[in-house]
Order: sequence, then structure tokens, then C-alpha cells
Amino acid sequence: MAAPVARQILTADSVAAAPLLLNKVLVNRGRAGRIVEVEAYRGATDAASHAYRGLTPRNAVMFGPPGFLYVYFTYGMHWCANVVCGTEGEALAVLIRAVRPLRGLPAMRRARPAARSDRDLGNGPAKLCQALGIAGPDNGTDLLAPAPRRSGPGAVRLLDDGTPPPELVGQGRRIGIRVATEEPWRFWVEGEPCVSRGPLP
DNA sequence: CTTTGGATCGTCT
DNA sequence: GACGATCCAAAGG
Repeated sequence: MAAPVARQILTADSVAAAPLLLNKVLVNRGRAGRIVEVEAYRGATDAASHAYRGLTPRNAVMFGPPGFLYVYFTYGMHWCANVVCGTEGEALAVLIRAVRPLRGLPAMRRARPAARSDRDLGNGPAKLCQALGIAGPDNGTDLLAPAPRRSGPGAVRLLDDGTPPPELVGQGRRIGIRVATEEPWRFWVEGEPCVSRGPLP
């Protein structure tokens, strides 16, 4: 009873779409996690966005159509994953900040030997990519395409398993940025133990 | 539990 | 040449 998320809900502004992605399911090659924390980034109007200074080879996927996966490399060692929103050219995106592990936990553990608990598998944007096996080759994947027949890059999908968005959504400032820090564009499932952090002071 | 500093390299200036 | 949408181990309370 899991179907791809409707592309229609992703054509909205990323700030509107972000909370709608809570409780959706991110899957990759037998591993799955429920999205419990996200952040919206807003292209040319958002100084914290990778797209703020225009189109580059790295951020090109952000400028494409909604429903595609933007994966970037940072701090010399980490991958992070975004869902592209809006319409072509807007460069709106939602960063997936935390998932609660659902399926394929042994594989996640193998991919993340540093995890001390199941909660540690996906409670951070780079942690969840490591656990789910998402990396550079997955950049540009259509998250809403029919399920792939084989494993390999490009197998990441965004599914709706029928779980509605949470009744209680936490909202606060974004984490880890040096500019546009006042914008309350981070959303999480209130009371969820697998969130990366609580509200900022 | 919290704080602190190091790792490490692609990207853009 | 500087820095980043981060994580982890170590150390202290």
C-alpha cells in the first residue's frame, strides 16, 4: 500500500511542501526510513540556499523539475539529500534531516558502524544518507519513478505508505547555517525520538 | 548529559 | 585560498 508521493504536492513552495514530507518514506535498495525532520531552502531568495548565487554544476538538479533528488557533498566527507520542489528554474528544495529506521536495519548498521543505537542510524542529514546508502551517484534520481528492478545508483524513492502527516509539527530555525538563521523553516515530528535536535534557543 | 576540536576535499571566489 | 545545509571521539560534569 505504498505508492510514490504525488508530484503535485511537491510543486508548492518548499516551505509549504516541507511539513507534508513528514511521515513519508525514503527507500533505497531494501532499506527504508520514515522522514521525521526536514528543512526548506528557497533558491534565489534564501541566502542559506546552495542556489542563492545561481546555477552551478553542483546545484543544477535544484533548478530542474520537482520530485528529483539533489545530493551534495560537504565537509570533505559527508553526503546530504534534498527533495526538489516548486517548478523548473525556482531551485526550491527540502533537506531531509532525519529518518526513523523502518526496514533493512542490518544493512544500515553495516553501513554505519559508528551508530550506537537504532536512533543513531538516521538522526542527521549525513547519517541517514550513510545508513540508506545514498551518495553522489544518486544525484538527479527521480524519486517518484516506478520502483527499480535492479539495485544500484538511482534506486532511491519517496513513498507514501498511507501514514498521514503528523498532527503535531514542531517548527523552528534551521541548523548548521551561518546566514538567514532567523527563518523558521525547519519542521519535525513533535515528540519523535529520532529527530537530530530539539528547538534552537 | 554537554562541550570541544579535528577530519577532509569539492566548490566557488 | 577559505569554508561548508556534518559527524565523531574524547574529555569533563
